[in-house]
Amino acid sequence: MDMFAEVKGLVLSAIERLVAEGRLPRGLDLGGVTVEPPRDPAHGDMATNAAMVLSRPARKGPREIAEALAEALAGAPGLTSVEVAGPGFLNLRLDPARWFALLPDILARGPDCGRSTLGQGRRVNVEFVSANPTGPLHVGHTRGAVFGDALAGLLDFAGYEVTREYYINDGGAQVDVLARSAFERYREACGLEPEIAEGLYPGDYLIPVGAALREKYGDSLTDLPESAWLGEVREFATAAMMDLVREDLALLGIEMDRFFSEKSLYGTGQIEAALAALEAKDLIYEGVLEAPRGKTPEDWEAREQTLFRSTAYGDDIDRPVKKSDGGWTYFAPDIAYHYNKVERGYDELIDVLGADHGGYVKRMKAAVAALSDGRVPLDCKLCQLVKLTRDGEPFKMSKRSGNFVTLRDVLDLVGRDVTRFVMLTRKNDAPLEFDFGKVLEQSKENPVFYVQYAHARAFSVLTRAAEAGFATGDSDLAAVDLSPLGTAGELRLARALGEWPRQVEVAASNHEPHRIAFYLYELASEFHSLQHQGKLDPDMRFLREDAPETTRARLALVRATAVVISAGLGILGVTPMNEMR
RNA sequence: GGAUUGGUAGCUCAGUUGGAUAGAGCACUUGACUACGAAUCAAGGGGUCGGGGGUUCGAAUCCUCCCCAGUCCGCCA
Repeated sequence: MDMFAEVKGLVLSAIERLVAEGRLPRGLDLGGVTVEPPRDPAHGDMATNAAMVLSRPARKGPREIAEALAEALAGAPGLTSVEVAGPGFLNLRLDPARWFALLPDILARGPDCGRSTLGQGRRVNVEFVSANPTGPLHVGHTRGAVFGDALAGLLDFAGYEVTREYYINDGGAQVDVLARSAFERYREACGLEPEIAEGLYPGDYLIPVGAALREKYGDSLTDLPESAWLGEVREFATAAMMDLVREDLALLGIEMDRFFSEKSLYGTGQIEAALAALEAKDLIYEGVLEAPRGKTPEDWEAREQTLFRSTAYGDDIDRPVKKSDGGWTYFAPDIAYHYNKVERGYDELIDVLGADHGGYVKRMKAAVAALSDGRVPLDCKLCQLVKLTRDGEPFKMSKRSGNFVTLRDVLDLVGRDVTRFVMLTRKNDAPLEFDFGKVLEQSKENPVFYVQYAHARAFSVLTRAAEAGFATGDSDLAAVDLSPLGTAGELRLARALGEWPRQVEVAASNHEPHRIAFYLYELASEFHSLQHQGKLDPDMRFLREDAPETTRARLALVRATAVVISAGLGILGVTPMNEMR
């Protein structure tokens, strides 16, 4: 039950009445009409911009329309006051009972409260992580992983049908490097001296791969030329790395619905088919690119290449799909992969990428637009860098990998829930500072703690209530008489709860899971505030033995708060805590 | 040189797709507990929303030009 949607319905029908009475022209576009909480709570529960939006098309002054609307809305169920304000806002006040009436619904729906039908079952593919299968995941991947998984969870919650997908880059030169690196570890396992040349992967994580290779092949590969073992070792090592990646993801609580292999696109005609589809639209041609201005590579020479006409879709230059040796550039299989996703019938595609892929967005959007005839939108979410610090000082650690901080390092230090929540307390396109000291701090400054603490406090209240003999089951509380509720603090908290469905929809439609984290912080703040009032005034305490009706009503409010916090954390993939330690 | 993401209080950051007097935490100044955990709450000071121009009833938000920072820039993916 979304109170804002409900009141918006009242506003729209009031507008229709004015149209029917001839006081507003027909055929108005009502798309811009919003009903939102006003910035300043003193302005009331909700405000609508309807009069201002309609002013121009209706050719009437906004105040004039507002007056008429106020008249039409007067006496609508649940509205206690309608006032014209400022340039033409309508400030609306609701009967407080309307806000409290949301509680039984929240309690009845439990973890599903706030679920939306916004997506209407549209199919969305969220591709994220997609790290090269050449080693364990590091911090940068971790942010993308958490973001992608939370976004997927959010979209699912908002009524989309979501696929979580990982694109395995197992078709390029980097997996050959992996194979050579693993081969040195294999030689090491055979008692030979490994030669980890410049450019190979030096990390310890390949040592067990080398040992496993020896177990499988004995010493038989040591004297063979590279051409004899490269393919098999590559396959073996890639599989081992993907096992590692899956384990890392599992530690974060992430389960992919599908792993898609780049290699599977080669030799199966899929790349050719994708490019043929583009060629049929006259978007592929042989041409010569100009050297980039201002920064011409020294070995630059103009050459004819096979190019994709991405400029037709807003890119700055056309992009090569073939290398000079005739092989595909990485862009070609990427086109084929996205073609595959389009062909699988998704209504929307989302790519979660690292900031270093920023330059790649336009051409990929161009390709998807071309391949789907503009039917399938592609949203590329770039996750900026994570800056690791400890108590403000730069943090460096490299026990497993050789030169980077791994996902496991982070999880070992702070745990899954903290990692996930903190990574979501910043919007994806802003850099994130991750301070190992601060994220574990038990204080208000740390949003993870603050939100978890609110949940734990609510849980504690309910536990004590149960000990005192109150029925605290959700169905018991859903049936409670809520009329004792009505203090300013209770109303504020109930309003905050009433905003939950709206927050879900705004976050989902913007692909911004961080909004959920910020909302939870605000909700927690209202709850902490209310709880504290009980310290100052015994009458305000949740548990009042002298007033069981009031207590029961307040318990419903407390429980509803815990339910919403829990639902929100669920979207973010964070486990709510019942007690802090 | 170009692309891209940022620039909001001393610091770290939000800002409901263009709304009213721009918000929160930290820090600073005050005040409130002998436990429904004060691990918290309440109050106060603090701003040219990087800068200039434009669009309109109205701009932190949209357009344009500058300044600063991160990321990237044909045969790596």
